[in-house]
Amino acid sequence: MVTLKEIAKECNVSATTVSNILNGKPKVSEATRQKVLQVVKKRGYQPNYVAQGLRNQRTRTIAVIAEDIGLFTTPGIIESVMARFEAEGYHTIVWNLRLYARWNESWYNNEQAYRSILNPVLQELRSIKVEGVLYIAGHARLIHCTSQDYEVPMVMAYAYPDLKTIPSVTIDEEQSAYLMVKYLLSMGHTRIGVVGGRADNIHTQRRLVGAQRAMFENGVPYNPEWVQYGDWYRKSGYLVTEPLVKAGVTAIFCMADRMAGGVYDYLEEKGLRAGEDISVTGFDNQDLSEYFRPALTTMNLPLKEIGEKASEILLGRLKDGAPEEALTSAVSLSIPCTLVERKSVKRLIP
Amino acid sequence: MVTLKEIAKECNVSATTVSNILNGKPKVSEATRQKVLQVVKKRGYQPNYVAQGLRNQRTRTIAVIAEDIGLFTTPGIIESVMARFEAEGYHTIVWNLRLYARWNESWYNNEQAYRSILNPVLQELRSIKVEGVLYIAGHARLIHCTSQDYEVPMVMAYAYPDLKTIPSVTIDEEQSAYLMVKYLLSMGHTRIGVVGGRADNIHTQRRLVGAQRAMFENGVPYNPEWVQYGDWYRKSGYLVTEPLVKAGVTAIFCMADRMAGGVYDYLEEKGLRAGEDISVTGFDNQDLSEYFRPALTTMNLPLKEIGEKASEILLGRLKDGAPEEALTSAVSLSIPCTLVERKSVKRLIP
DNA sequence: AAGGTCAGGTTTAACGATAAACAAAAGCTT
DNA sequence: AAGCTTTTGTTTATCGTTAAACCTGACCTT
Repeated sequence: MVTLKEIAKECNVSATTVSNILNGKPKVSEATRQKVLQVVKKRGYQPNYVAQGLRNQRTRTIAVIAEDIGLFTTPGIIESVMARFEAEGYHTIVWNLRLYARWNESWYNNEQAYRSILNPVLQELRSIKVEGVLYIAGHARLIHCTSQDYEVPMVMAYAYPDLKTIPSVTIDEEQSAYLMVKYLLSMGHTRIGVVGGRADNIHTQRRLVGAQRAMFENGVPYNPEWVQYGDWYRKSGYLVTEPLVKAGVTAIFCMADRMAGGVYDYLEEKGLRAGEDISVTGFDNQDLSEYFRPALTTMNLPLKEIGEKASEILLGRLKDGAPEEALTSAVSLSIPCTLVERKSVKRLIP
Repeated sequence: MVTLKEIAKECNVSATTVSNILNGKPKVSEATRQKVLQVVKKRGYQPNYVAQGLRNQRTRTIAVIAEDIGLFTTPGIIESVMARFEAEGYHTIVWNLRLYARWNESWYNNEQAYRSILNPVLQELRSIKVEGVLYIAGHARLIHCTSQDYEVPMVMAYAYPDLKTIPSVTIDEEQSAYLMVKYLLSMGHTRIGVVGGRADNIHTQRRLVGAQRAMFENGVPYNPEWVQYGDWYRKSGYLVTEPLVKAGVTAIFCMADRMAGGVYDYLEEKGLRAGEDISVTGFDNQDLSEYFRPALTTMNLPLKEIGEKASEILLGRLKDGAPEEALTSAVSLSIPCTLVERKSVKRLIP
């Protein structure tokens, strides 16, 4: 591999001069510049970023830590993060914790097990000398990670870290659920069932608050018996639909598209028509929701926007201004989802 | 950030000694070792990989170039590649070409446009000093990329590069289609329609060969009128179903799950029942295929295996043996897909 | 006792690029 | 023409780590 020194030798100038030319420094005659650039081109010289990184103490590399790259939310966020950082001249290292694939539950709410996965990664990243870290969580939960854990700016996407120490960008759960229930009300539904995730889950709780607010604002009574809890997977939607149907709801708001799939399963089994006898809505706008019959009305997750906002915040902290303040104050953003209206909700009023 | 030198100073030994201890070199007394390790731990020393990389001329980093990380095939492959290389102590840099998001068609079959995207990336990677490159294509097509383009071992996944120069791992298109049609035949279908991608596409062509072989072997006539071409998207499946139904096929083999979605759309519109009046099969086993009603029988892409095999080959070339031979001979593997039987094919014979 | 071996280190130079300090010659001023 | 500035460079030191060469004293051998 050709080095600066070799180029310099071939041109009969010093390495510094070649370096100056390539970095656009002044104090070089046009003649020398031309000659050097020509040789650089001829020899196909490429600067060695490893050496540059060592000398300049800048790697222009950030790390994306993904809890699980296989989750449907992750690639969308990664994509927009990478696009943003590439545009700014940064490289991206992706680290996949494979959290969900690995243990599924044992690390969940088990701080110690979780740290035993995360800490070695943070150590590695310290060694790699990345300049910033963008953490992409899979599900929302409190992550007890402080900026002191890491000597470098960190931002979290799709997670609820300890709010006082790390900036984060998430969806506005409450507002999103509010919008969805408001939509159902506008279609004339007043007996609205809810299929949430686990009862102790932050997503579930916040969305429930939003749903209640919509009902309250519209003078529709909130009935706790119309709320059922699943585990985000299809099967749980199936298992939980019966009591809702028996209670006589006219619409079911599911907090995940997959669970809506389970609701459809139950309805089909009982000879009921989704979107006709019982209206159903989902949450996530996964690709598969378009293939439901009837196509599922759902909330679209602003994954691209989350990635962009999180990148923006991280980029802001990467500029070498006020690192003290930057590391002690945390911005937290939440972005509302948008309703994707399809065919699974019947209009009851004109 | 604490350096080797500082540790050495605190221990009253030379930096070399600390380095030797950390790298398990002999010639160190146990007493010194203990003391140094203790200080290393106390100060939380982490080696600087950038400096190590420069000194050792090894970065232990590979690059994954993804044509588009948003394609459903990509994350699965990336995931297994990263797992494999992490286990071997390598870091992974992911590069997203955003090919499909960017131009959609203009680069396709346009070598020059394509190179204008790829070349700068290869240049960057040269500068980063990655030790190997794993290229993940989105669709299969000939990629005129030779190993001379890059001074480092390269392997392609899910693509058909110029076979003589770069090793690749893909799916066995022909065998997969063969298996699917054989399955349809075993269910008693003899009038089998095919919905392919574009006629000039390699996927389409190879799968068609496999389908024909299955029919031929079973003495079922192959009827060119029963073959229609789409563009892999749902809508095209919808548009292309009518002639097949009119020609009286009893089953339709779609070369993509999404196009099968379009076939379902057409059948529903005409009051025909998929899996009952007309059997339908897909290809890809995307998540959404499980949510079809009836659930879609399809071929599962061995994404994990592709990633693993490709990693294996790349890893083999990374070992410093016979680089000459390694760079001139190319291994190409193809892995058959597996049938995922669901509910969309009716059994016509007992 | 002279020479050799070995454990347990230290010193030096190098990886490739670049910032900082320094230098030589040309041009300008008065 | 002496002194100053400007242009156009060069030399040196450095980033953090490690291979290679070198060093020192203890112990062994004959």
